[in-house]
Amino acid sequence: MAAQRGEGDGVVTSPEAPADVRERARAIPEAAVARLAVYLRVLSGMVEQGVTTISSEELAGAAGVNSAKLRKDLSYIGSYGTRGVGYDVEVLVSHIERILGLTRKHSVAVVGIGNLGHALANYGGFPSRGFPVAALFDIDPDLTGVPVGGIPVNHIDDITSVCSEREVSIGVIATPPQAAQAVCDRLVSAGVQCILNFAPVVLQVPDYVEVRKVDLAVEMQILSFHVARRADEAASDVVNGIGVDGVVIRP
Amino acid sequence: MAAQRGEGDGVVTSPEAPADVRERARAIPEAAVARLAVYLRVLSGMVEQGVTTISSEELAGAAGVNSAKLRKDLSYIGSYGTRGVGYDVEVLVSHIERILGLTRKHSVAVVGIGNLGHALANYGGFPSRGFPVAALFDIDPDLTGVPVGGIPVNHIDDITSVCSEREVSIGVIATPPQAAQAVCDRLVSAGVQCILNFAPVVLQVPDYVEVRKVDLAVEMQILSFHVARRADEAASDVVNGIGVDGVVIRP
DNA sequence: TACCGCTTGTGAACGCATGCACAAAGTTGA
DNA sequence: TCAACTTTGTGCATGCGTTCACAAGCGGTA
Repeated sequence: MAAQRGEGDGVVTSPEAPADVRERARAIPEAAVARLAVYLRVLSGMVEQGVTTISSEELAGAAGVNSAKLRKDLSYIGSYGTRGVGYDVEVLVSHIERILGLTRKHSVAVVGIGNLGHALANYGGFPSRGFPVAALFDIDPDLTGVPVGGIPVNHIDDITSVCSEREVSIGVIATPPQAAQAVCDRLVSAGVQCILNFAPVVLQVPDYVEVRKVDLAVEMQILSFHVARRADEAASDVVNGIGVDGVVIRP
Repeated sequence: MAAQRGEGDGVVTSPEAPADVRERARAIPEAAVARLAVYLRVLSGMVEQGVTTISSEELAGAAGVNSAKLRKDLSYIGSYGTRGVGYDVEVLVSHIERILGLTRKHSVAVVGIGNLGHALANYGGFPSRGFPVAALFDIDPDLTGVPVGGIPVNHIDDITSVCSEREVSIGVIATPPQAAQAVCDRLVSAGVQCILNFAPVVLQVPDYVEVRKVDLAVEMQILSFHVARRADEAASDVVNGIGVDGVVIRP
């Protein structure tokens, strides 16, 4: 069993190193993959605005990163820029889409049709970006057959058959924490290899399954930490003779 | 203007280094802070189960991390373990809560009462963990006054007065992307210094504001990348004489 | 064609986070 | 009291990611 990949982890590089497609893909750091997705969104906006060419400086600004980092990220997927000019927006879009595997549709199953599950099922951002919601599951028999966001809810017991039949490649867990591990196990045995987990639980999965987690409580607590740190700073700054607005009180 | 802190970024260390509380707090890597929140949740579960003492090995297992990393993370907040025994669960809980600033309540305002906003307003996990939802905002006048999750929705134009009056310390943006930057600007001018952004936009904020982003599209695309990588691997493995299940076909 | 200015792509250095391995320290049992 | 065992806390090495800085390359211009 392997714990899921958390934030900031790098891609695990294999010991052997054959120079082929696999290595090209493996060589991209996880952090860079996340940023590529951001670049892609910015670039899509550019296309709509009719922009045909963009420099690393501009794109970096719009994506909120350093331009050197941007260029390095793009270099992981090959050299598609023109020196002295910049990048062709459409070319870049198609290359990033290819690398991120967006040339293929990835069917999504949402498990747990509570508040969050409802929101996810109705979320228009998924289908429009190549992630059609293909199935919904809940343990409540009263929900079975009820359409949510246009898709009828299935009972969780049918997860294996429905998932393999509809070729679900990504499972989204939006259940209460107690149920999450069991749901995860079922998804895995249904052949789902990628899981997005909203439940505040550390899922145990086999090595070959990729888990990403979105943990609202953790996010809030990180922000809370920064609030506290800021309060500490302000307090010690005042003690040290610096006012709360950064003005030195006793120089 | 500073771009928001993305995943995996470290804490920015200040040039000067006075040995006081501030440095203690600053010295904790961002990644460690995120893990502390996870440890805290696991420990809370332990408390409910009546566990009084836990070793780094056990806690690390439950949190899905390496035990050395766990001990290092805990060492950032001080040495509260007993060699040969482990950690006192309750002591650890209270110390982590103190470091994360959870001894104080942090009022939350949710802006954008669509599907996601509804889900967030009704999400029980917030209040129970010290993050009471103190205000809801939307631009739709028809929603104004309508209670969602027990709290009446305010019009977005009242954001400044309501936020300062109710001492909101964390703003949650759950609006469509087009509105996000404007909402963010209003939150900032209302004095909110921590923002959790669900809109798929890179927010521009002053340096002193802390932004965390939760981007479902990016998460999905990262998973998509792994699906694609896996497909590539399988393909090249078959070419290289390794079957899809890892069995060597032509040794 | 030759030059000039601009932008990419990348080698190299730096810094942070991770994981190992062990000394220090505390507990248990005789 | 002492020895054996357990577990923490941490110095150190390793590896990854970020950033700098600059050579290479391309388009425009005379």
